[in-house]
Amino acid sequence: MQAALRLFTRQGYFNTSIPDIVRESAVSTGSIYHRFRDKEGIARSLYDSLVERMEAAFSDIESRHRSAHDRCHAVIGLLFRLTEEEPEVMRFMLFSRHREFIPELAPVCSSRPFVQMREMVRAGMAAGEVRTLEPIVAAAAVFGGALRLIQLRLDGILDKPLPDYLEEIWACAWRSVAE
Amino acid sequence: MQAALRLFTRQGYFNTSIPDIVRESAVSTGSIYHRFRDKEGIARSLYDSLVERMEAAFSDIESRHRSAHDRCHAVIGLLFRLTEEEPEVMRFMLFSRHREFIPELAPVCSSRPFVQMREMVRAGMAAGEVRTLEPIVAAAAVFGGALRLIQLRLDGILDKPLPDYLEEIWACAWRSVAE
DNA sequence: GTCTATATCCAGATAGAC
DNA sequence: GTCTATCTGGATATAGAC
Repeated sequence: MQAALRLFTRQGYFNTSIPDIVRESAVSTGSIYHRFRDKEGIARSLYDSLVERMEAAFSDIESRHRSAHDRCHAVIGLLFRLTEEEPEVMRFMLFSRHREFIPELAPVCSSRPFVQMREMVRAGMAAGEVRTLEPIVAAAAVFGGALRLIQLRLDGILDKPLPDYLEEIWACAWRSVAE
Repeated sequence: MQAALRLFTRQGYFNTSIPDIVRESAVSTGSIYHRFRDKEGIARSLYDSLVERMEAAFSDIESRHRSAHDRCHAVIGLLFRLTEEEPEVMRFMLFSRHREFIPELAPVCSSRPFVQMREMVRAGMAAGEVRTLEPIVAAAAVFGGALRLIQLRLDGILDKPLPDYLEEIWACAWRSVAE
């Protein structure tokens, strides 16, 4: 799976053949097909395990912070650090067109972790921390800039590591919705 | 090219075969290969023509508005309208992994239209309209939320047309960077 | 320039020994 | 469970008539 993640994010799912994965992982075709039903199954396993990991990380943040302000800040900080430490994970989660190779999947944006992010903002609105706005708009305003920076970083447009930009983008994000 | 755009954005480039395009366009294999060197050539033509179109539209906006405030607002309005009127165009431009099928391409984020968007913000900073920030961060703050909404809309998460959200997301975007 | 018919290749997937 | 050897389908791309 590690090898598959590397190849899928470096070259794309469709440019990666089973023989490629065999080479990169030093595991045989037969073993791969024994463990996973098919090529799509490898991608599905990866997706599921990474979504689960994100979910857990966000739940942890929810339990450690109470305010929307602190929670959203922590989420962005986490995403920024993760992008630096495990860019493949981030690339696969945020910027792969999963539905092109896992047809039965719902859009990523409706996966649990994204719902959790929107829910943090909505709770902040209910608590009077965040201005009254269409909730989805408020969430886009809070996280949109940070997600954009992540994409720019993964595309090689930013040369400094993301955490260097954290406080500046966070100040923008919060100003945009703060009461 | 129209047929290819439809298929590429509906099913993805790699899930679209030449026979698919033959069916959808009612043009023969031979003619397709006569006009385009290969399958990748179809995608390249599409990409080039759409980038050119965006460039022209943004240049027009630059000539019709002077302030960063008005220019950026107009850009987002245009992108929102375009997403409703020609979702395939938007999907192809913003959310295809072009580099997976056109290897020699630079990342979209460094294409002319994106540079124009960042330049509008930078100019606003020089003019004192926009707070002093890392320019790339300011651009991400201005456009990040809107781009996020476009993605949500294309993924079917938003049920109202984007222009309905324009003024609200714009207010957020501008608050985040306004002097 | 457009078409049909066809060649070639290599991917995904399987069989079956160990 | 892991491996090697192999099958099969279908995709890209070409040939060559009209």
